[in-house]
Amino acid sequence: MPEHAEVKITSEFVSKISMNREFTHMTKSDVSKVKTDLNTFDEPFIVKSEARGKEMKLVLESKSGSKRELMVFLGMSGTFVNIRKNSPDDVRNKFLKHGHLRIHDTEGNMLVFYDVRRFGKWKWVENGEWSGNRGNDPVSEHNDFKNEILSKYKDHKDFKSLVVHILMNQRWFNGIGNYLRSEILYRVPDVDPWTPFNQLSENQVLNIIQQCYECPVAAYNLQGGQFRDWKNPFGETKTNYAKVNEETMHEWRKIYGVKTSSYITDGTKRRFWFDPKWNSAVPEKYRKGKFLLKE
DNA sequence: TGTTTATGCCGAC
DNA sequence: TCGGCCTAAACAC
Repeated sequence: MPEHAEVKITSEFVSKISMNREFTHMTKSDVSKVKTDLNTFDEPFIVKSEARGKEMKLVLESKSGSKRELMVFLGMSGTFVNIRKNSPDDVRNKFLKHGHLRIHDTEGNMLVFYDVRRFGKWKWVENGEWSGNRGNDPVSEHNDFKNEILSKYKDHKDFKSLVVHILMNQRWFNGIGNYLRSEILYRVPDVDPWTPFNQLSENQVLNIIQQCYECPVAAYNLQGGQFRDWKNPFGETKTNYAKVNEETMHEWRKIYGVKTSSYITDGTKRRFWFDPKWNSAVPEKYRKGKFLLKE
């Protein structure tokens, strides 16, 4: 999915595009299997958004001050688009084909959750609540993120996992996904990715924690990953997000999907890209599936 | 034309 | 640990 940077960008897009608008109700596409009841308020409401790790939510507030929060998981391809009342039919149909959750405003425009692969989901949560099985945000809650890992990595059983695996565990690394994992580890050059995390020195752990901050921030500043499945929020409304400096992002991305990188298929069937200097460290069990060790 | 691949996550063995 | 959920772009032939 969209990882930390892309979720934050999407969430900020929703807040920005919703400013000075009032919404009346929500509907969903016929094809969506999400069963969440979409009743909101019997009066207009405003929409803002918040993000934490790979989760984002819509915060709805009615005119008389009632609040409800809808958590949105972007899945692999989810983003938001804005469809104007007067959009040409071809544009409108294109966005509605994969526009599965639609929030209608008083002017006939729609804020739409656009998700081609439909792995995305939404559900109501208690106000202020985030998923309990997910950790702190490595950027916006950096101190909590850092302190929790530092104080637990020597004893908690989860950290018996290899470095390359635990970075994908959202309980500890909320917001880190497949491309950030590769970019983070590349930037901590003395850590063998196949070391059990609890065997790292404290200094190595601190360096990983620091990169869990630096990499999402850098990606955010470059306006997100822009890989195949996910694009920045778009639609007909002109926003700053529509312009992307792909060249700069490409320069920043040193290892993920880069031709000179080695890769193996990890235990969760995801491709892990890494510096060829670690070729000899790859355990035998990962030399059986699809892999490529560059020189 | 057919096959592989993708930023995620869940649940069944 | 593994398959399943989905679509469409990119690749292989």
